[in-house]
Amino acid sequence: MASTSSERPVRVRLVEAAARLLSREGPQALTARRLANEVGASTMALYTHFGGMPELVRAVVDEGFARLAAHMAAVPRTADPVADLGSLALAYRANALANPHLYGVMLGGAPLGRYRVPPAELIEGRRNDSDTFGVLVEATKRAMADGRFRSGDPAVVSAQLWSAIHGFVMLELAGHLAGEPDVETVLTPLLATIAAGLGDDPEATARSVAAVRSHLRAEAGAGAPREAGGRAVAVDGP
Amino acid sequence: MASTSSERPVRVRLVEAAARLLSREGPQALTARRLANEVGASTMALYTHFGGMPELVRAVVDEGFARLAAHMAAVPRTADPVADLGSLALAYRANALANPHLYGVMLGGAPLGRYRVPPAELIEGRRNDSDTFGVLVEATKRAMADGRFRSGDPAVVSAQLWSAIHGFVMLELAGHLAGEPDVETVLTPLLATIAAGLGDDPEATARSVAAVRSHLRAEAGAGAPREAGGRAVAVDGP
DNA sequence: TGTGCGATATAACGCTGTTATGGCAAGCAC
DNA sequence: GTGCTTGCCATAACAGCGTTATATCGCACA
Repeated sequence: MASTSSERPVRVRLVEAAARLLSREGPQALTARRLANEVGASTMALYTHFGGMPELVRAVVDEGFARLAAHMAAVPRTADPVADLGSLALAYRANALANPHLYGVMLGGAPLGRYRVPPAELIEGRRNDSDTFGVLVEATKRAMADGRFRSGDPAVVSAQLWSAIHGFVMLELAGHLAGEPDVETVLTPLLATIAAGLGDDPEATARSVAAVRSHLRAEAGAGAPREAGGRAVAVDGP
Repeated sequence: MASTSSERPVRVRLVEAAARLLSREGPQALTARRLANEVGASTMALYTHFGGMPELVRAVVDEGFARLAAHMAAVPRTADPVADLGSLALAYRANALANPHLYGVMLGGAPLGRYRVPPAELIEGRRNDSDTFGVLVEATKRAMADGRFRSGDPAVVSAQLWSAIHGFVMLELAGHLAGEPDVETVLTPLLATIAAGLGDDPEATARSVAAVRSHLRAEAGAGAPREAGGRAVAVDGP
């Protein structure tokens, strides 16, 4: 009661507690009674402020999309659009690894409790803010304008890139790549393969991928990757 | 009791009912009481035969992997290994679309109820039978032996291909590609891009992709895709 | 003809999301 | 200041969930 008391409104404290529980203990910890205890209130608070568990999950997912978009928008744009695409892929992965449960609900189509976010709302949430997908499209456009990629529909090419990145991250999260290799043996070669297939000069691709790899190693060396560069998507609170 | 009575043992009837419920009504329909009603028994049957809900889910997942492997092993091997890889991708997708909930549990890392299959068991299940991933590796080896793909570690290249296919399917299932294009505008171009990036001659790639597309259209024209060619992964019963 | 043992039905426990009820405190009309 | 309305919250309840303890049934075997 008093331990968690602060001036922040109950509504945002509920969302924060939900994100924290989801991040630290997984979906099964996200119960109405647990949530109420966490913010020092009764379960009724959940229903007066949100209407029910589904709406609270929706709020957490929206928060997750906003943070993912912010994290990807924070990736610097260099003179090398192909390297930028690689950096975006790594940012995408870092977010997923920082909060796998939320990622599963946002982009993996996973239900949370007995509630599953409808696809239409997922897409709408994804298009808000600076739009995760839009950043990919923009970098793809630059790669085409620079003559790195063959001309084509940037949205279609971005969808291909997104499929590849997303698939790698999902397999990695599900553990299907364990024992077998990791980012440097699957993801970056995959990006190189796709870049080459899209028309990029092999030597230019090699330079871009090397740049991405050096960024990755620099971040990994600087500390825990999920902490470096801005908190990722986890809503862990201070 | 009499309506579902047959000589089949209760154990397999429980697994079948679970797969049917999961396929037709989704995860929230998969409850112990519902399952018991479905086979005309009490909930105790579940515990005497399986020990609990998690073990039953495990049995359904094993069944799903077996059917997926059988479905992919049924893809014919032609003289064109790149086209074969495309056909495998389409078979993979057809299975996922035929039973999206089961696919999410098997390969999407989605929890079922309050139970989530441990990654280690997923991988073990995947390696059984003819091993879904092994079929991919085998086709990749042939593509390398035929000079279509540059030489390299087939397992690593297969992991890249799997990531791409899996990512497309997950995004498609989650609805993130809706409005935007479909198999023919994202998946087959993605496979063509990767083949080209792996060293395949562009014209050879075009021929292989055209062959895959014609197969796809032939199947789509022959009837519902999920019915053509052997029941897919759904355990729908007669 | 017992006899033992596995499978099952019944009922309960603690948990879940949800809601009906009642009280409490703040804001506003007069 | 008094009375009323309105919104927020605590309490307690309800149906449903997975699970389990107990008792009963039925069948194989000595």
